[in-house]
Amino acid sequence: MASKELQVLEDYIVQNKLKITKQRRAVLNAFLECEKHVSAEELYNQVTLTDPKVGLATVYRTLALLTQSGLAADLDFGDGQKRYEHTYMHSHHDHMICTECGKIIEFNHPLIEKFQEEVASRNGFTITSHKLDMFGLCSECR
Amino acid sequence: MASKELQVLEDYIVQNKLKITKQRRAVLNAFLECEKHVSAEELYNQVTLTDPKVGLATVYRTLALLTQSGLAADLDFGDGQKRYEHTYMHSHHDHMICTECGKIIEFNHPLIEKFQEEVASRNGFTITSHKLDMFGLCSECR
DNA sequence: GTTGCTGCAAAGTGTTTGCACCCTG
DNA sequence: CAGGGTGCAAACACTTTGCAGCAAC
Repeated sequence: MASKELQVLEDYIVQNKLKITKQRRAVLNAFLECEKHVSAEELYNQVTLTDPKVGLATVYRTLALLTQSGLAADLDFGDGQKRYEHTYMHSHHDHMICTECGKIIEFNHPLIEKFQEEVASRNGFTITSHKLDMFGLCSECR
Repeated sequence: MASKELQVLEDYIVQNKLKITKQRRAVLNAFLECEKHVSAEELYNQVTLTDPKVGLATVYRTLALLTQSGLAADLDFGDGQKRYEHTYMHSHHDHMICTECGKIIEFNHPLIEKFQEEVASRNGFTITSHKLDMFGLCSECR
């Protein structure tokens, strides 16, 4: 089955005169199967389950491609490695990160967004992206 | 002159049976003179202007000390290196980061904080810290 | 067949650590 | 004078890059 995401990636690839390869498909598929916030290493482990010969460098290179084509976005929760999340057909959200168990709760609050815009325009600032991370303890770790 | 910050650092050092050294004083002083969001490297360059023999490792180690004693906090603007900001006698604030010129505007919006608390408690989440970074263009770069 | 892609290993980047010597308390 | 602190260099963790062969168009 050709997912919508594969379509997006191939469109991007064709438009930029790049090439569609099975490694790129494999990384994309693994990414789509992965849970929300994967690191490059985790994705690499996932990919090599089905395609053992794919290299870590290719995973990094393909993640860059996914980011450029709008399918993924990189996050930094301050643990020393970038994490990637799905962005295609996913609306913006922020994160609560449990510092005990690592659980991540996603949320979105329209009023927070609204006040962000307000404070930005008051400073003549044009927002292109933002991120709000709240660190603490989830209900189970409290 | 013995700044309040020096007092805080020395208190922390004494309480933890550590030792006050001229390197630690030098790093603290350089940190206090620095603008808001310094990287370890920048601070190292600053320190070595007056104390050429201080090593980069000592700067890192002292920054850890400053963080533990509550004088500094580390930030991550996603540029691949940690930055440190003053926290002593500074209230919490968030950041607008101009992706063009690197300018950082600090702000605080009580209502944003309030809604953060609200959304957290609704999820049974206890916030210990949070950060909100907005990326975009400042008034001069627009 | 041209040009981009891959895997590998090597190089980079920012940060941490091991160690012998030094200095504070 | 004991035990932590320092500078140096090596080690680290994660990511990027150079290159020769390979595959897509």
